[in-house]
Amino acid sequence: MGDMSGEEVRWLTAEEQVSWRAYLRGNRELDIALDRDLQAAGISLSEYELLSMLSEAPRGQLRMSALAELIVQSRSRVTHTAARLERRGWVVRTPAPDDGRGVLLRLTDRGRAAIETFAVIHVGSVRRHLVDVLTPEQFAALGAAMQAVRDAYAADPALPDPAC
Amino acid sequence: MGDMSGEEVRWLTAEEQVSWRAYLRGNRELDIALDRDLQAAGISLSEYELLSMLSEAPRGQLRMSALAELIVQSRSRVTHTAARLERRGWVVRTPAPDDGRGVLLRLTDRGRAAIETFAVIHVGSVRRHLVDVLTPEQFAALGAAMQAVRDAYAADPALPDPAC
DNA sequence: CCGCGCTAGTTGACTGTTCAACTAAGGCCG
DNA sequence: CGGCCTTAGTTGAACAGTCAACTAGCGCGG
Repeated sequence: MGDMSGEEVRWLTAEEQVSWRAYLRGNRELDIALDRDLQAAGISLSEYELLSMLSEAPRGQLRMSALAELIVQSRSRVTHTAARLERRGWVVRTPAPDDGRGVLLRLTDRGRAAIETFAVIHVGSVRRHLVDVLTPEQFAALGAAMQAVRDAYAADPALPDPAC
Repeated sequence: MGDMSGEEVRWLTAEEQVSWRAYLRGNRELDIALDRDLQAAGISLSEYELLSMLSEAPRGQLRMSALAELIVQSRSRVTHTAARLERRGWVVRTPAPDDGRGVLLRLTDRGRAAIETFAVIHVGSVRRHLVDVLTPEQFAALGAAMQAVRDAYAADPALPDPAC
């Protein structure tokens, strides 16, 4: 005990390797599948996520920074994505009434209509590629595990905010 | 039964929503954390994955297309990534002996040395952000679920190969 | 009430990824 | 063995994402 050369590296065990690889690759494949399905309808997954958060928000509107935190993207990225969605007429920028620095992003009627179409496609995609290929118990376990990852991430002193 | 208007949309239940959101966000946060740790050492996660596959391959070498399939990236992306790694002197391209079209990517000695350093950082990162925040049972369940996703993806008629 | 630091958001340059077009070699079928 | 479809890999342009620098408004301490 008390290795003078510093900390030992704790490599993954064989079973851990298998789980880790499955996660890494499965993850990537799932992203590809979900994105492909939405892409065919004319929107990317990250654009969809942004619209989707707006559609659930009180008046179909959210502050840029709230949006960034919700979809785990940098503020800069949200600005660029919002600009793209604005060009498509799905979203409008308005100054925040209470804070002169703030910007509210609001879903337009066309945006609302668009996301309702996309949502149908997306939910089918999520079922086909994820929910329906697992047992309800497996899916719940997956959710619980990822929630634990989130909790640990949130507790991490190093950049809890992606817009660091 | 037999709805004339077509298929019903099977929306996610409340619990399914919770699991799905946890997956989506946790996933993103984990990617950010893992990438940040490697980035600080001077390499991106996807470059690391490429080198890592080479380091495990028989003579430290693999065909471009085999590599693409292993790390679930398009052939084009692997070409670009390999070019970047070649510029850094970590990898060399050689024509495949058996197939005039093929290219073997081989890890150089410097590449081998580099990845050994990165691997130590990466395994620590994976433990800190994922493995060690879960119980062994949770982690195994996560792996099993993602393997099921992979199996379903592989069985899917639509583009099993990302390089479609 | 002024200065200073902090937060909100944007910008533009740079880097990485995707996409479609292309070259070239394998392999099959007549 | 000659055409033709398929596979391997590359290329460059277009696009998305990151990063660091910047503007502007908030809010606190003196």
